[in-house]
Amino acid sequence: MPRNRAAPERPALTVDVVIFRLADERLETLLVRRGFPPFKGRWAIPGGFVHKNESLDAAARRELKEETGLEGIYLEQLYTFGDPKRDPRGRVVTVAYFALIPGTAAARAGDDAAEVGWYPLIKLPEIAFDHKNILQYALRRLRYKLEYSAIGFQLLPSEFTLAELQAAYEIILGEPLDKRNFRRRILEADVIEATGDYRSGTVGPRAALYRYRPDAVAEVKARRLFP
Amino acid sequence: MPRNRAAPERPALTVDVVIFRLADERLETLLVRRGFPPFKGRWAIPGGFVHKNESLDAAARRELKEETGLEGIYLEQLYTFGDPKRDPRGRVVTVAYFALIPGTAAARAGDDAAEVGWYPLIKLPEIAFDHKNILQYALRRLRYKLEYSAIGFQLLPSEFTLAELQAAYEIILGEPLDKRNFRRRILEADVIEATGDYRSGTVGPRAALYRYRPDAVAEVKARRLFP
DNA sequence: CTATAATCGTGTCAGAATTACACCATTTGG
DNA sequence: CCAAATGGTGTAATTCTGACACGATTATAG
Repeated sequence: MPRNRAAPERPALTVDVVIFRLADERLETLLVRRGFPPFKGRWAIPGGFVHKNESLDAAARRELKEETGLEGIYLEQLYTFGDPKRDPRGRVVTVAYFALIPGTAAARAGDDAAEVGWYPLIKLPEIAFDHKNILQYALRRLRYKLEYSAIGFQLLPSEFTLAELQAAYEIILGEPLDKRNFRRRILEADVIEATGDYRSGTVGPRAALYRYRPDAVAEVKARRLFP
Repeated sequence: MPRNRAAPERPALTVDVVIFRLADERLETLLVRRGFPPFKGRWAIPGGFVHKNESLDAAARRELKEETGLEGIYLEQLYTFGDPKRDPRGRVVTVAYFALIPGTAAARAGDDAAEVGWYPLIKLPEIAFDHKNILQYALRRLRYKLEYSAIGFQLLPSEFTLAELQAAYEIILGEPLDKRNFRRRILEADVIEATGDYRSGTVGPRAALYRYRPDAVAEVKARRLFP
């Protein structure tokens, strides 16, 4: 808290929300095409100014809803980027968040005229500002958290099969996992429970459906899921 | 990045730096006594406004130097607190950092008239603003990082004995560690190396001195030191 | 000078956790 | 009804973790 009496700089303050989803066997993120300079035509992480009397979390949640129409989504603060030169128009400090949206939630492509699109992280278009840094940072954090907490479920619909869950982990981590070991660990971690229903795949036996047990989060945080 | 054209709110932006040290077998933090309302007389985390053309990291480093006279200190961004009501005078968003200063560095008590003091985290005085939250958050992060990375060395002088290192870990984690297991793990992690010198303690055999291998940090981050 | 008390440094073993690995049963579609 | 894809299951070898004790060294007090 300031003790000096110098006039404070009052930078513009934005939140940027890195929104992840799983689609087409890839991890994708939502980007917005800029219609004005600077970086006209390049793609940016969706975000906007923090309003008066609005907390940072609330601003991020509002942005997320504006872009996707979704509420009740997993959202966490990532990092704050404040390099004086990161926006050529002047000082803009941004608090970056990342959000995970369940695969099924057909996030609509934004409710305003702006051009928006989902891009796989492995094949990003030309990115504006320092947003490539932010995306990389978000991906690192996602992978990291995936190993230690139950965050992976947030990218799946409320009911899913173990094969789907494993596929989600493999996509995000970028490496194959052993089926039997995966199942053992996930089940021993006690973070999911069978719904009792089954899903008929295209071919082969029916797969048991599971759901996430939200009350289990706290317990898991301490112990690595995938060492 | 903002797409809407609404006038941005421009909150005051500060950095607050939670500064930790080890002293008297305790983990201590540097606090500043407030001389003016609000929270006059209560203790706050040292911090101040971010200057024009100054990055957030640079601002934190500057604050750290102003308070302690120290440079080249371990410093990392912690979290950004932006609740609209966190400062009764108006909107102040603060980017919190935490710093670890080596035990020997006799941080001077600040270079201006303000009253500053080191307080053990287990016995804090009356705290201003939401700074108690920030301190708790910083402690949680410190403990967490201690288990996964080689951060603990930052609280010791450049050369130290294994007993001193173990004591540091025990103080921060708040629990005793087994001597032989501790030594095995630390040495196998390959993050420290013997200097070849020895220190004569008050009594007993001479203890080998070790130094931290800064190039080892990257390797360690992946693997838990103390599971 | 000697006795005492504190500290340094070291190894093993049991139990737990992790990894690697293969096959049969079921279901759908041709 | 046959083929092809997928679901589900167990074990053995290895590695990791945690518990545990004592002899050698040095400073200090008497």
